[in-house]
Amino acid sequence: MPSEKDLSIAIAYNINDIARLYRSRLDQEMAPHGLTRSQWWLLANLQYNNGVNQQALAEMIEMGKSATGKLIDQLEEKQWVERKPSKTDKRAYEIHLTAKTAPLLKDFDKAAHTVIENSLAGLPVKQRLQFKKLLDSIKVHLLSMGDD
Amino acid sequence: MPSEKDLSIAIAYNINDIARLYRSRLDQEMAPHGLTRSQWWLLANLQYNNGVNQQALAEMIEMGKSATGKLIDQLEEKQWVERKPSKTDKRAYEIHLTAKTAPLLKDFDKAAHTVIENSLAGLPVKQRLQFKKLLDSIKVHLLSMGDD
DNA sequence: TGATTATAGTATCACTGAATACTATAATAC
DNA sequence: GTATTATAGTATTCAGTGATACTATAATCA
Repeated sequence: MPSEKDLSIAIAYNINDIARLYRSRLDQEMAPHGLTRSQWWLLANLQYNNGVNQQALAEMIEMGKSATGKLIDQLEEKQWVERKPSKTDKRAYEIHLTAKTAPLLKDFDKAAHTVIENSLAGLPVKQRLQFKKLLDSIKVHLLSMGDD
Repeated sequence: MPSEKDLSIAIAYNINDIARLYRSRLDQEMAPHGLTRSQWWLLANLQYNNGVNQQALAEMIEMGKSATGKLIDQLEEKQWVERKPSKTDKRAYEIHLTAKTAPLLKDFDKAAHTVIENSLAGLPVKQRLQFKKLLDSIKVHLLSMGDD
């Protein structure tokens, strides 16, 4: 970490570090399941959007189509997801979680909650709401600066 | 983005998004210079620690030694950095920025400042300090949860 | 309807970065 | 001082990802 010149720069460095540490802690928690980060990230996102097609899933997890397709190949091989042909579009597949995946996702949710809750360590709800509002605003500003 | 169950989870997602957006906006700003993200990140870090060896640099930018070595190969080819044999350790090189790199780093600093400042959009200093304190605390908690 | 353009997914290629093993040098222990 | 262990950097191999081109199907438009 560079010696920080400036308050706002320090804030951005911190946000970057925190995001990295969240990922790294979740990696550690999920390691026993033998999942890579991309794999658990796909499953965690699919959890809230079960049945979407590969394209939509690729956008959610911010990966290219072909990388997403290969990720799904791997997950399907381990029977964590299933491709079902779309009934309305012969080109497309719906990606579904399998029953086998439920305990794994339960663990993921638990681990995520633990890591995040520990990181916020007793911060009162009122301040969490304030914090969330500030983060929302930062995100909106960043989104308005570009197209992706 | 999954539909968020929980305030703390939403906060973590937001932090992750913001970090990604910072990277992405800086990518856009630096694109005209023909630098990859790894390259500008190495240079930006080296700026504050000019002359460190490859090992130390690798830790700073959180990459493996060999990947860092290759990155330095590329940057040396373009004459943005220079390897100088260490006078005290025949195994090691000191990595130095070249004079040619100064304008590029000036641009980087300017771009980073612009992106970050826009994202904070007129947030008063008092609240910035509060915000920074909260981020520091989150980071400390996360660091205390593991070893990396 | 037929022709054109857009979209879902796959195949192929090149590049990045991690892991490992290796060489040379340094630091430590005896 | 010699033997052992640790460290700096490189070479090699491999998995993951993006870019591109391709096929099949869908949507749009004349």
